[in-house]
Amino acid sequence: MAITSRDVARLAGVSQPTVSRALRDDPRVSEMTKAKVRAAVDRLGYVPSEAGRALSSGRTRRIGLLVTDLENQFYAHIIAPAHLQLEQLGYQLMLHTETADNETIVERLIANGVDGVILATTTVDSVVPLRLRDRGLPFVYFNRTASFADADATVVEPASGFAAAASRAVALGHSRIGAILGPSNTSTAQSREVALRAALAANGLDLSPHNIRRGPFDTRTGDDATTSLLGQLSPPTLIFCANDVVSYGALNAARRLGAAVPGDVSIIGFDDLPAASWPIIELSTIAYDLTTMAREAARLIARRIEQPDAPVLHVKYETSFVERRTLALASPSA
Amino acid sequence: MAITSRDVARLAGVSQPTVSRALRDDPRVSEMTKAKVRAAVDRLGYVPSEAGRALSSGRTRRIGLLVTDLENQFYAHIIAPAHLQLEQLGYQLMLHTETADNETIVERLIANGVDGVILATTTVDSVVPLRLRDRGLPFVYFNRTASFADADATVVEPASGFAAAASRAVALGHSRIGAILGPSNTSTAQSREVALRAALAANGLDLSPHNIRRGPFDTRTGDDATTSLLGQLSPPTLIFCANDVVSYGALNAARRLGAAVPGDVSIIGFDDLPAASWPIIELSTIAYDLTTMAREAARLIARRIEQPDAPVLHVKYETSFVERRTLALASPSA
DNA sequence: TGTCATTATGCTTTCGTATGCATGGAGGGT
DNA sequence: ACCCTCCATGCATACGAAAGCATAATGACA
Repeated sequence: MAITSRDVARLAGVSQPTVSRALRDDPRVSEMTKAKVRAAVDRLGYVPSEAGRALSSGRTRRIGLLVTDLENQFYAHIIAPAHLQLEQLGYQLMLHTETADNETIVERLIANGVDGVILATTTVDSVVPLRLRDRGLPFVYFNRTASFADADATVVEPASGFAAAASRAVALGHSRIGAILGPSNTSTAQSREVALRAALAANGLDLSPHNIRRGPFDTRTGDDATTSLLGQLSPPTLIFCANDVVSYGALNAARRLGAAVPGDVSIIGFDDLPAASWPIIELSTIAYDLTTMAREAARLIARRIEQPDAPVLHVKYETSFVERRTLALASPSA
Repeated sequence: MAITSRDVARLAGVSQPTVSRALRDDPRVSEMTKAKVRAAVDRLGYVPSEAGRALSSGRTRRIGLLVTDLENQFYAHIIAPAHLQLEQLGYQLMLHTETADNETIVERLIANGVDGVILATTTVDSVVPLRLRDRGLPFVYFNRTASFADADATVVEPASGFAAAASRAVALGHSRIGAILGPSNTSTAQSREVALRAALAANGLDLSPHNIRRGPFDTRTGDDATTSLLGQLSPPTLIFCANDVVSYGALNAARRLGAAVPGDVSIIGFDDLPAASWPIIELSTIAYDLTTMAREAARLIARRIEQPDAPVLHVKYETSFVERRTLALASPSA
């Protein structure tokens, strides 16, 4: 019932292989024949079968993007640019969530015949990269890396952003600093914690254990942790959050508790998502070029597929500090 | 290099077709043979090739989800539940954006060999449904429908929500009502406008043309339209927004202009996205069960694929009004 | 012990495209 | 006029799984 390259061949008066070659612009096919084939394609409304092509060529031109939480705003801002960039490179994006256990995920990626994978939510101890390597399936790390790091990656360098933020914090009189950190088994949480501690130390500050909370990179973590932090006798006057989405939760908790931001407590995020600059939010945050980074991850995986032996690339994105409403003078009551 | 069902067959001492049947739990294969096959599968780490399966069976178990703007929060809240539900039904979700022209989209859907499509951003005059019908590719409408409506659909019934909202608005003394409506070529904008006008009329109110703005369902529309509405000599005291995402823009504009919400102007949204109930937003809005609706759309397309002649279903979702901070007494200065 | 039904399995072909190899035909050089 | 070269195209087959059909093995029954 579906139109095949044979139907096109019959109408164009050529053989099926010639149709195949003409459509992929093979130089061995004459211009005249190509024109005939294109005309036949148009008349029949022929569209090459992805399945046939995949089976024959061993390539699907599909890339898997592995994430955990699709509702999380952060991922929306990755998916959109990655999808667009891959489309421009002639690839299709397939979403995969880590609902099942890791072994199943890898099997599913293989089963769905992706040519490569973008890992956006790896934990440092994940076996996924190893399994992918065993299977010979190319992959790149996006944002997070695993301890097995012998692969292309796009990573954020948090040091400069935290350095700027910490020095502003000191200038504004903050001394009791709180932090809501991400899960310790993520490279992002680890590198941000290191960078934050270093930046604070460079400014004569430190992070007391009772002012530290940890949790997944979601709004609820920010909400719960802030509620807990502000419930202390002598609460922090400034809270660094694992990322912007966590900050939203922090802002929510503060509002619920009647704590003014930035009057009673200042909040600093990480990522500079579009909503961070909304007038109703105005979040101070550590910024980098997330969109470019997502596009770069797409480019890297395409490159790795097309040039399997290209040198491994770690593309780094520098951070800066964006000061907005949620950071102000430390509350005098402190 | 990849492991095929033939390799499994060889190891298990059976034929390739038997492997195929054993793995799909064909009752004609004995339990003992199935066990042998499964053992061989495990030892080799065999994963069936999607391409081979697709070519042979004519099915891909992939569903396309067609949206416009992946960054839009609204779609994140569709994608997540739809993805999950499809996974549970044994299907894979493929995102498609309407970047290219409509004809290209349909071709791409066919080329990528989806078994069915969920249309989430149809316009009433779109040719996509017609083309899909011509190609014999099953589809369902999600939220929006086109004028060619002979297909399964999940739709929102805005009447009850607007009725409740309008009566509360009157009780709170609002008389100058503004509206930021969606694009006139979407069924959702149309049905919401009808419902809003009817609800206002039932309460002795109406919508003056100078208090109406229109635009895409995004934050920027809300921002621009609100800036324009509030810039008038006698601005509305209450603005109904096309949806929550538009409302966020309205809140931003009000904040930027120094207009207090709800002191100077009240805002009502539509969708009740998770963020609407955040303490820092507290948006009054018209609510329905978006998550269930997305899952239902997934179920409908699976059903249509598996039972092509099943009766066409239009599943309707009732709305209610959720009153939060952004609605209050009409400003006395009015 | 022969026949038949039944069950389990194998054989063969198919799906649509891509590719290595064979071949036909045109053109140029001697 | 013949041979060689080169270009354009066709032929045959491969990719991996699924399904129709054929058949071997098993058991029941007369």
